[in-house]
Amino acid sequence: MDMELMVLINELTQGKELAKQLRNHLNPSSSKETRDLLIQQILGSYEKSLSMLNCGGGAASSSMVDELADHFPSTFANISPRSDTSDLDYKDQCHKHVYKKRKTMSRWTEQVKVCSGTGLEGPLDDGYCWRKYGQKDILGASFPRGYYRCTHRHAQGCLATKQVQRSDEDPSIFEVTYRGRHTCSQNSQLAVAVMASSSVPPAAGMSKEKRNHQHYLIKQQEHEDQNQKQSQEVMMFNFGSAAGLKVKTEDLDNREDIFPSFSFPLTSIEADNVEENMFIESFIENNFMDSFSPKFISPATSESNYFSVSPSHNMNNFGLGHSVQTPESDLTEIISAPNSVTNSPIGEDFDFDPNFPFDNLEFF
DNA sequence: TGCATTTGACCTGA
DNA sequence: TCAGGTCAAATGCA
Repeated sequence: MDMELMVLINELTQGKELAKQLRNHLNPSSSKETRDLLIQQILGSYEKSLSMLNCGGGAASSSMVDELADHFPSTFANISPRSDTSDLDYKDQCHKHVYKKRKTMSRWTEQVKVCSGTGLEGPLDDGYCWRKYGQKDILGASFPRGYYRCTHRHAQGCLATKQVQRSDEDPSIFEVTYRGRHTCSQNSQLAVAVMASSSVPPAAGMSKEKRNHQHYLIKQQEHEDQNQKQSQEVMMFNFGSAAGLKVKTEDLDNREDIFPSFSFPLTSIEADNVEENMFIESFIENNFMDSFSPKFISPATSESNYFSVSPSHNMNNFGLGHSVQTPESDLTEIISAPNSVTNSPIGEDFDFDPNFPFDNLEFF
Protein backbone atom coordinates (compact mmCIF):
# COMPACT_ATOMS: atom_id res chain seq x y z
CA MET A 1 0.00 0.00 0.00
CA ASP A 2 1.11 3.49 -0.70
CA MET A 3 2.88 5.18 2.19
CA GLU A 4 0.96 8.39 1.73
CA LEU A 5 -2.29 6.52 1.83
CA MET A 6 -1.25 4.93 5.07
CA VAL A 7 -0.38 8.33 6.47
CA LEU A 8 -3.71 9.66 5.33
CA ILE A 9 -5.54 6.82 6.99
CA ASN A 10 -3.55 7.33 10.14
CA GLU A 11 -4.49 10.98 10.13
CA LEU A 12 -8.15 10.17 9.78
CA THR A 13 -7.87 7.49 12.39
CA GLN A 14 -6.20 9.91 14.74
CA GLY A 15 -8.98 12.38 14.14
CA LYS A 16 -11.49 9.75 14.99
CA GLU A 17 -9.66 8.88 18.18
CA LEU A 18 -9.48 12.53 19.15
CA ALA A 19 -13.17 12.94 18.53
CA LYS A 20 -13.72 9.97 20.75
CA GLN A 21 -11.74 11.67 23.49
CA LEU A 22 -13.64 14.87 22.91
CA ARG A 23 -16.87 13.03 23.39
CA ASN A 24 -15.64 11.83 26.78
CA HIS A 25 -14.94 15.42 27.69
CA LEU A 26 -18.39 16.63 26.74
CA ASN A 27 -19.47 16.90 30.33
CA PRO A 28 -19.53 19.92 32.62
CA SER A 29 -16.64 18.66 34.72
CA SER A 30 -14.17 18.75 31.85
CA SER A 31 -12.25 21.91 31.26
CA LYS A 32 -12.94 24.08 28.28
CA GLU A 33 -9.22 24.16 27.49
CA THR A 34 -9.12 20.40 27.09
CA ARG A 35 -12.05 20.47 24.74
CA ASP A 36 -10.59 23.33 22.73
CA LEU A 37 -7.30 21.49 22.47
CA LEU A 38 -9.00 18.35 21.25
CA ILE A 39 -11.05 20.30 18.73
CA GLN A 40 -7.90 21.96 17.44
CA GLN A 41 -6.20 18.62 17.08
CA ILE A 42 -9.18 17.13 15.30
CA LEU A 43 -9.34 20.03 12.90
CA GLY A 44 -5.62 19.82 12.30
CA SER A 45 -5.85 16.13 11.61
CA TYR A 46 -8.62 16.57 9.07
CA GLU A 47 -6.96 19.56 7.49
CA LYS A 48 -3.86 17.49 6.93
CA SER A 49 -5.93 14.72 5.43
CA LEU A 50 -7.73 17.10 3.14
CA SER A 51 -4.54 18.76 2.04
CA MET A 52 -3.15 15.35 1.14
CA LEU A 53 -6.24 14.60 -0.90
CA ASN A 54 -6.16 17.98 -2.55
CA CYS A 55 -2.50 17.72 -3.43
CA GLY A 56 -2.53 16.55 -7.03
CA GLY A 57 1.16 15.95 -7.45
CA GLY A 58 1.79 13.00 -5.24
CA ALA A 59 1.68 9.45 -6.46
CA ALA A 60 -0.59 8.52 -3.63
CA SER A 61 -2.99 11.23 -4.60
CA SER A 62 -3.20 10.08 -8.16
CA SER A 63 -3.69 6.50 -7.15
CA MET A 64 -6.37 7.55 -4.73
CA VAL A 65 -8.03 9.52 -7.46
CA ASP A 66 -7.84 6.43 -9.63
CA GLU A 67 -9.55 4.49 -6.93
CA LEU A 68 -12.19 7.12 -6.52
CA ALA A 69 -12.66 7.24 -10.26
CA ASP A 70 -13.31 3.53 -10.24
CA HIS A 71 -16.13 4.07 -7.84
CA PHE A 72 -17.50 7.32 -9.21
CA PRO A 73 -16.92 7.06 -12.94
CA SER A 74 -19.67 9.51 -13.74
CA THR A 75 -18.17 12.08 -11.42
CA PHE A 76 -14.66 11.58 -12.63
CA ALA A 77 -15.70 11.51 -16.27
CA ASN A 78 -15.48 15.28 -16.20
CA ILE A 79 -11.83 15.06 -15.26
CA SER A 80 -10.97 13.12 -18.35
CA PRO A 81 -7.48 13.41 -19.73
CA ARG A 82 -9.05 14.33 -23.05
CA SER A 83 -8.81 17.93 -22.09
CA ASP A 84 -5.08 18.11 -22.49
CA THR A 85 -4.18 15.23 -24.75
CA SER A 86 -4.92 14.06 -28.23
CA ASP A 87 -7.69 11.57 -28.88
CA LEU A 88 -5.10 8.92 -29.50
CA ASP A 89 -3.39 9.61 -26.24
CA TYR A 90 -6.68 9.67 -24.48
CA LYS A 91 -7.65 6.31 -25.92
CA ASP A 92 -4.28 4.93 -25.02
CA GLN A 93 -4.48 6.22 -21.49
CA CYS A 94 -7.99 4.91 -21.03
CA HIS A 95 -6.87 1.57 -22.29
CA LYS A 96 -4.01 1.48 -19.86
CA HIS A 97 -6.31 2.59 -17.11
CA VAL A 98 -8.55 -0.41 -17.82
CA TYR A 99 -5.66 -2.77 -17.25
CA LYS A 100 -4.69 -0.92 -14.12
CA LYS A 101 -8.19 -1.31 -12.83
CA ARG A 102 -7.96 -5.04 -13.22
CA LYS A 103 -5.87 -5.18 -10.11
CA THR A 104 -7.72 -2.63 -8.07
CA MET A 105 -11.37 -3.35 -8.61
CA SER A 106 -13.14 -5.35 -5.98
CA ARG A 107 -14.25 -8.78 -6.95
CA TRP A 108 -16.01 -11.74 -5.49
CA THR A 109 -17.01 -15.09 -6.76
CA GLU A 110 -20.15 -17.12 -6.58
CA GLN A 111 -20.84 -20.59 -7.76
CA VAL A 112 -24.20 -21.18 -9.33
CA LYS A 113 -25.52 -24.62 -9.97
CA VAL A 114 -27.76 -25.03 -12.94
CA CYS A 115 -30.21 -27.88 -13.06
CA SER A 116 -30.39 -29.92 -16.17
CA GLY A 117 -33.53 -29.18 -18.07
CA THR A 118 -33.79 -25.62 -16.97
CA GLY A 119 -32.39 -24.45 -20.23
CA LEU A 120 -30.31 -21.96 -18.40
CA GLU A 121 -26.99 -21.53 -20.08
CA GLY A 122 -24.24 -18.98 -20.11
CA PRO A 123 -24.81 -15.70 -18.33
CA LEU A 124 -26.78 -16.15 -15.16
CA ASP A 125 -29.46 -13.67 -14.42
CA ASP A 126 -28.68 -11.58 -11.36
CA GLY A 127 -31.05 -8.78 -12.21
CA TYR A 128 -28.58 -6.66 -14.09
CA CYS A 129 -28.29 -6.28 -17.81
CA TRP A 130 -25.00 -7.76 -18.96
CA ARG A 131 -23.46 -7.62 -22.37
CA LYS A 132 -20.96 -10.20 -23.43
CA TYR A 133 -17.78 -8.64 -24.72
CA GLY A 134 -15.46 -11.57 -24.94
CA GLN A 135 -14.81 -15.21 -24.54
CA LYS A 136 -11.51 -16.87 -23.86
CA ASP A 137 -10.19 -20.37 -23.58
CA ILE A 138 -8.53 -20.65 -20.23
CA LEU A 139 -5.51 -22.82 -19.74
CA GLY A 140 -6.43 -26.01 -17.94
CA ALA A 141 -10.13 -25.35 -18.14
CA SER A 142 -12.39 -27.47 -20.26
CA PHE A 143 -14.81 -24.67 -20.94
CA PRO A 144 -14.15 -21.15 -22.19
CA ARG A 145 -14.63 -18.21 -19.88
CA GLY A 146 -17.20 -15.63 -20.83
CA TYR A 147 -16.64 -11.95 -20.15
CA TYR A 148 -19.61 -9.71 -19.49
CA ARG A 149 -19.93 -6.05 -18.67
CA CYS A 150 -22.83 -3.89 -17.66
CA THR A 151 -25.01 -2.87 -20.57
CA HIS A 152 -24.96 0.68 -19.23
CA ARG A 153 -21.19 0.91 -19.36
CA HIS A 154 -21.18 3.58 -22.02
CA ALA A 155 -24.46 5.24 -21.22
CA GLN A 156 -23.85 5.61 -17.51
CA GLY A 157 -20.24 4.71 -17.11
CA CYS A 158 -21.03 1.64 -15.07
CA LEU A 159 -17.83 -0.37 -14.78
CA ALA A 160 -19.23 -3.54 -13.31
CA THR A 161 -18.13 -6.69 -15.07
CA LYS A 162 -18.47 -10.36 -14.49
CA GLN A 163 -16.82 -13.51 -15.72
CA VAL A 164 -18.65 -16.78 -16.11
CA GLN A 165 -16.61 -19.93 -16.02
CA ARG A 166 -18.14 -23.36 -16.24
CA SER A 167 -16.71 -25.77 -13.74
CA ASP A 168 -14.56 -28.61 -14.97
CA GLU A 169 -15.61 -30.99 -12.26
CA ASP A 170 -19.32 -30.33 -12.55
CA PRO A 171 -20.43 -28.69 -15.80
CA SER A 172 -23.70 -27.81 -14.13
CA ILE A 173 -21.85 -25.39 -11.88
CA PHE A 174 -20.95 -21.94 -13.12
CA GLU A 175 -18.40 -19.91 -11.30
CA VAL A 176 -19.39 -16.27 -11.63
CA THR A 177 -16.80 -13.67 -10.71
CA TYR A 178 -18.17 -10.18 -10.25
CA ARG A 179 -15.92 -7.18 -10.50
CA GLY A 180 -16.62 -3.63 -9.57
CA ARG A 181 -19.68 -1.95 -8.27
CA HIS A 182 -22.70 -1.12 -10.36
CA THR A 183 -23.08 2.62 -10.65
CA CYS A 184 -25.83 2.54 -13.21
CA SER A 185 -29.34 3.65 -12.41
CA GLN A 186 -30.79 0.15 -12.55
CA ASN A 187 -28.76 -0.46 -9.46
CA SER A 188 -30.08 2.45 -7.49
CA GLN A 189 -33.65 1.91 -8.53
CA LEU A 190 -33.70 -1.70 -7.61
CA ALA A 191 -31.53 -1.08 -4.62
CA VAL A 192 -34.27 1.00 -3.06
CA ALA A 193 -36.64 -1.89 -3.30
CA VAL A 194 -34.01 -4.23 -2.00
CA MET A 195 -33.08 -2.03 0.89
CA ALA A 196 -36.70 -1.53 1.78
CA SER A 197 -37.29 -5.24 1.86
CA SER A 198 -33.96 -6.33 3.19
CA SER A 199 -35.21 -7.03 6.67
CA VAL A 200 -37.88 -9.41 5.54
CA PRO A 201 -37.89 -12.34 3.17
CA PRO A 202 -38.66 -11.39 -0.38
CA ALA A 203 -42.30 -11.21 -1.18
CA ALA A 204 -43.68 -14.13 -3.09
CA GLY A 205 -44.74 -11.82 -5.84
CA MET A 206 -41.31 -10.32 -6.29
CA SER A 207 -40.09 -10.69 -9.83
CA LYS A 208 -37.30 -13.03 -10.64
CA GLU A 209 -35.12 -10.14 -11.69
CA LYS A 210 -35.63 -8.34 -8.43
CA ARG A 211 -34.94 -11.43 -6.43
CA ASN A 212 -31.84 -12.16 -8.40
CA HIS A 213 -30.82 -8.59 -8.05
CA GLN A 214 -31.51 -8.68 -4.34
CA HIS A 215 -29.27 -11.66 -4.07
CA TYR A 216 -26.58 -9.87 -6.04
CA LEU A 217 -26.81 -6.78 -3.87
CA ILE A 218 -26.73 -8.81 -0.71
CA LYS A 219 -23.63 -10.60 -1.87
CA GLN A 220 -22.10 -7.30 -2.84
CA GLN A 221 -23.01 -5.86 0.53
CA GLU A 222 -21.51 -8.87 2.25
CA HIS A 223 -18.35 -8.28 0.32
CA GLU A 224 -18.30 -4.67 1.37
CA ASP A 225 -19.10 -5.48 4.97
CA GLN A 226 -16.12 -7.77 5.02
CA ASN A 227 -14.10 -4.96 3.53
CA GLN A 228 -15.26 -2.71 6.29
CA LYS A 229 -14.29 -5.22 8.93
CA GLN A 230 -10.85 -5.51 7.47
CA SER A 231 -10.57 -1.75 7.29
CA GLN A 232 -11.43 -1.52 10.94
CA GLU A 233 -8.95 -4.25 11.70
CA VAL A 234 -6.18 -2.27 10.04
CA MET A 235 -7.25 0.91 11.74
CA MET A 236 -7.13 -0.87 15.04
CA PHE A 237 -3.66 -1.95 14.13
CA ASN A 238 -2.74 1.63 13.45
CA PHE A 239 -4.12 2.61 16.80
CA GLY A 240 -2.11 -0.08 18.44
CA SER A 241 1.04 1.06 16.77
CA ALA A 242 0.45 4.65 17.74
CA ALA A 243 -0.23 3.75 21.30
CA GLY A 244 2.72 1.42 21.53
CA LEU A 245 0.51 -1.59 21.86
CA LYS A 246 1.58 -4.91 20.48
CA VAL A 247 -0.69 -6.16 17.77
CA LYS A 248 -0.41 -9.48 16.07
CA THR A 249 -0.16 -8.60 12.45
CA GLU A 250 -0.14 -12.11 11.11
CA ASP A 251 -3.88 -12.06 11.30
CA LEU A 252 -3.82 -9.58 8.51
CA ASP A 253 -2.14 -12.15 6.36
CA ASN A 254 -4.87 -14.65 6.76
CA ARG A 255 -8.29 -13.54 5.85
CA GLU A 256 -9.86 -16.67 7.21
CA ASP A 257 -8.41 -15.94 10.59
CA ILE A 258 -10.05 -12.60 10.56
CA PHE A 259 -13.27 -13.63 8.94
CA PRO A 260 -13.81 -17.29 9.54
CA SER A 261 -17.37 -16.97 8.38
CA PHE A 262 -16.46 -15.48 5.06
CA SER A 263 -16.62 -18.35 2.68
CA PHE A 264 -16.24 -16.87 -0.76
CA PRO A 265 -13.58 -18.82 -2.59
CA LEU A 266 -11.70 -15.91 -4.06
CA THR A 267 -10.07 -18.40 -6.26
CA SER A 268 -7.57 -16.50 -8.27
CA ILE A 269 -6.76 -13.56 -6.13
CA GLU A 270 -3.37 -13.23 -4.65
CA ALA A 271 -3.58 -12.75 -0.93
CA ASP A 272 -1.65 -9.52 -0.82
CA ASN A 273 -3.78 -8.11 -3.56
CA VAL A 274 -6.93 -8.99 -1.73
CA GLU A 275 -5.77 -7.32 1.40
CA GLU A 276 -4.66 -4.17 -0.28
CA ASN A 277 -7.67 -3.85 -2.49
CA MET A 278 -10.12 -4.74 0.18
CA PHE A 279 -8.63 -2.21 2.50
CA ILE A 280 -8.47 0.57 -0.04
CA GLU A 281 -11.92 -0.14 -1.31
CA SER A 282 -13.29 -0.42 2.13
CA PHE A 283 -11.71 2.85 3.06
CA ILE A 284 -13.05 4.63 0.04
CA GLU A 285 -16.44 3.05 -0.04
CA ASN A 286 -17.15 3.23 3.63
CA ASN A 287 -15.77 6.65 4.25
CA PHE A 288 -16.70 8.39 1.06
CA MET A 289 -19.29 6.54 -0.93
CA ASP A 290 -21.45 5.26 1.88
CA SER A 291 -21.01 8.22 4.10
CA PHE A 292 -24.52 9.41 3.61
CA SER A 293 -26.40 6.18 3.76
CA PRO A 294 -26.95 3.85 6.64
CA LYS A 295 -25.99 0.23 6.48
CA PHE A 296 -29.15 -1.68 5.93
CA ILE A 297 -27.67 -5.08 5.48
CA SER A 298 -25.08 -6.67 7.63
CA PRO A 299 -25.26 -10.39 7.14
CA ALA A 300 -22.34 -11.40 9.25
CA THR A 301 -23.52 -14.93 9.17
CA SER A 302 -21.73 -18.04 8.23
CA GLU A 303 -22.97 -18.84 4.82
CA SER A 304 -22.03 -21.01 1.97
CA ASN A 305 -21.35 -19.36 -1.27
CA TYR A 306 -22.73 -22.30 -3.09
CA PHE A 307 -25.99 -21.31 -4.61
CA SER A 308 -27.92 -24.21 -5.92
CA VAL A 309 -30.88 -23.83 -8.18
CA SER A 310 -31.87 -27.37 -7.67
CA PRO A 311 -35.48 -27.52 -6.53
CA SER A 312 -34.55 -30.33 -4.19
CA HIS A 313 -31.94 -28.30 -2.44
CA ASN A 314 -32.84 -27.75 1.14
CA MET A 315 -32.80 -24.17 2.21
CA ASN A 316 -31.61 -25.12 5.63
CA ASN A 317 -28.23 -25.77 4.19
CA PHE A 318 -27.80 -22.05 4.03
CA GLY A 319 -28.36 -21.16 7.61
CA LEU A 320 -30.51 -18.09 7.57
CA GLY A 321 -30.85 -18.20 3.88
CA HIS A 322 -34.04 -19.08 2.20
CA SER A 323 -34.96 -20.36 -1.15
CA VAL A 324 -37.39 -18.86 -3.54
CA GLN A 325 -38.44 -20.67 -6.62
CA THR A 326 -40.15 -19.21 -9.59
CA PRO A 327 -43.22 -20.89 -10.97
CA GLU A 328 -41.26 -21.60 -14.10
CA SER A 329 -38.61 -23.38 -12.07
CA ASP A 330 -36.07 -21.84 -14.34
CA LEU A 331 -33.90 -20.38 -11.69
CA THR A 332 -34.10 -20.55 -7.97
CA GLU A 333 -32.24 -18.01 -5.99
CA ILE A 334 -30.99 -18.52 -2.54
CA ILE A 335 -31.21 -15.20 -0.85
CA SER A 336 -29.59 -14.79 2.49
CA ALA A 337 -31.69 -12.75 4.81
CA PRO A 338 -29.91 -10.14 6.82
CA ASN A 339 -29.15 -11.01 10.33
CA SER A 340 -30.79 -9.36 13.21
CA VAL A 341 -29.62 -5.85 13.81
CA THR A 342 -27.69 -7.02 16.81
CA ASN A 343 -25.06 -8.26 14.43
CA SER A 344 -24.72 -4.90 12.89
CA PRO A 345 -21.71 -2.86 13.89
CA ILE A 346 -24.11 0.04 14.24
CA GLY A 347 -26.06 -0.39 17.39
CA GLU A 348 -28.97 1.61 18.63
CA ASP A 349 -26.83 3.14 21.31
CA PHE A 350 -23.89 4.20 19.28
CA ASP A 351 -20.64 4.39 21.05
CA PHE A 352 -17.20 5.34 19.92
CA ASP A 353 -15.59 2.01 20.11
CA PRO A 354 -12.86 0.96 17.69
CA ASN A 355 -15.47 -0.73 15.54
CA PHE A 356 -17.48 2.37 15.20
CA PRO A 357 -18.27 2.91 11.54
CA PHE A 358 -16.33 5.84 10.30
CA ASP A 359 -19.08 6.90 8.00
CA ASN A 360 -21.53 8.26 10.50
CA LEU A 361 -22.27 11.88 9.87
CA GLU A 362 -22.93 12.54 13.52
CA PHE A 363 -19.34 11.75 14.11
CA PHE A 364 -18.37 14.91 12.23
C1' DT B 1 -31.81 -0.62 -38.37
C1' DG B 2 -30.16 -1.15 -33.99
C1' DC B 3 -28.51 -4.02 -30.59
C1' DA B 4 -26.16 -8.26 -29.01
C1' DT B 5 -22.81 -11.78 -29.83
C1' DT B 6 -18.67 -13.74 -31.87
C1' DT B 7 -13.93 -13.86 -32.57
C1' DG B 8 -9.27 -12.60 -33.77
C1' DA B 9 -6.00 -9.16 -32.46
C1' DC B 10 -3.91 -6.49 -29.12
C1' DC B 11 -2.24 -5.12 -24.44
C1' DT B 12 -0.70 -5.87 -19.76
C1' DG B 13 1.35 -8.09 -15.96
C1' DA B 14 3.63 -11.91 -13.98
C1' DT C 1 7.16 -15.20 -23.14
C1' DC C 2 2.60 -16.37 -22.25
C1' DA C 3 -1.97 -16.40 -20.06
C1' DG C 4 -5.64 -13.52 -19.00
C1' DG C 5 -8.42 -9.58 -20.10
C1' DT C 6 -10.25 -6.26 -23.36
C1' DC C 7 -11.18 -4.10 -27.80
C1' DA C 8 -13.52 -3.62 -31.98
C1' DA C 9 -14.85 -5.17 -36.57
C1' DA C 10 -17.74 -8.63 -38.48
C1' DT C 11 -21.81 -11.08 -38.10
C1' DG C 12 -26.40 -12.49 -36.55
C1' DC C 13 -30.96 -11.60 -35.12
C1' DA C 14 -35.40 -9.45 -34.11
